Amino acid sequence: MSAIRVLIAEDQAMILGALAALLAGEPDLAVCARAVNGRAALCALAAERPDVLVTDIEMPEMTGLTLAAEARARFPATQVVILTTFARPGYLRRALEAGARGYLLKDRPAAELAEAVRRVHRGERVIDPELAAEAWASDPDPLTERERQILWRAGEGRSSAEIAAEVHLSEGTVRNYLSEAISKLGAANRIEAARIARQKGWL
Amino acid sequence: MSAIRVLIAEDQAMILGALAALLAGEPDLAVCARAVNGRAALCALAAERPDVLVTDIEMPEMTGLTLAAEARARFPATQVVILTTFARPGYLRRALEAGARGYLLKDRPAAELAEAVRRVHRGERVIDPELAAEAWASDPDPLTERERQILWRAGEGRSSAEIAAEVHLSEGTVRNYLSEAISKLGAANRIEAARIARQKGWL
DNA sequence: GCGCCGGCATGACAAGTGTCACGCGCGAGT
DNA sequence: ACTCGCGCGTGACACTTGTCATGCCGGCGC
Repeated sequence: MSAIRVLIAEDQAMILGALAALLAGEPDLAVCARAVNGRAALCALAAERPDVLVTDIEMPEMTGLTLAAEARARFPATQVVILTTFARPGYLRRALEAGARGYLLKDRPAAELAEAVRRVHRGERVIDPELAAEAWASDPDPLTERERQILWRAGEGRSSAEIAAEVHLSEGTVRNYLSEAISKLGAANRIEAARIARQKGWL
Repeated sequence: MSAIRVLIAEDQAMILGALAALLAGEPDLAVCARAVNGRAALCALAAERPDVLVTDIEMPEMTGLTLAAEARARFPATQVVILTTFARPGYLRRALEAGARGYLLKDRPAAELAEAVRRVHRGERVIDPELAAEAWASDPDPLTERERQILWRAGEGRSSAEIAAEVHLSEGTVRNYLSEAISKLGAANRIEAARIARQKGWL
């Protein structure tokens, strides 16, 4: 029985090295290549044809999501696991549409990475359970386009009057939209509302 | 010759595990404990008295910078290495003021971490060279400790009254500090002030 | 001792913010 | 034609925020 061959793509070199060291500790896994951006990862995919690709999302040159789609199209034998900081349902959805078989968060225990690689290689899907629940349960974005537009500006520190001028509304209306957004998000003020919306990926 | 004992603090569990695996590959280093936030790290410091503390900056409970200061004050035998994503001169300055002996970026090669630990343990300083150059050119942090403390909370969306209760000051005083911070940063309000300070690495 | 400065506080005022009730016009559904 | 919802606006009110002048007190230099 030969080891599962893994390619890791991650833009922070030290994290890349650390993840490689982590997987190197598993006897049934072998890190056959590393890449610090999406383009390098594609080259490595072509050269090595690994069993599993583990990739970050936010990388220069090419994001992990487009990399996943490319990998799916050109090297269907390679299964893709997304490994990211961001628990955003929007990212998960796009990852699955791109053909990724796994979606794992960087704040999960280290042991889950190796396990996810094994399970994906067996043909299973591995989705972070909390995120999966959240993705289906959470009502997708209670904000209207106007509210988003205005709340975003408020989060940057602009005053109601400035926002009103920017979006061509009256100041009172801007305050109404903000009030509405604040109550929808259960916040105490515009700042907290912006924080919550950002965190949920609605801004 | 016994191994250098290292404590790692990092809020993303998988990265924490990966870094530990990375250092575990070095025969002269031993990871004696791990912590996923500043408070846990302090406990581990007291219990283990490691030779070197490697810590992230942005963590829940207590940031790596305050952790570094605490470590310096209470466990001076432990040398501190900051390991972070952020190449912000303000962070570097505060890290050094807090008594850190090393400041390393996560996008440096993985091998530098072990090397930095060794050098810091020998009493040397290890500062990311690019960042060190930039740090001298940039303007210094204008904020006092109080202003930072209060502005940070304001940036989270808390009201003056809430902040006053948290830091045991009167509400008027909190407003005075915020006003001072706003004018120092050339901002129009607390939100913009927090944004500017964050971007410069002063929060 | 004295003056001086920094941290903290108070009070007052103007401006900005959050909420609510209400009104207008417009397109869609019946 | 009538109502309904929706996007937008107004005005009023209470509250929060930003600013400033002023003052207290403890530590420091001299």
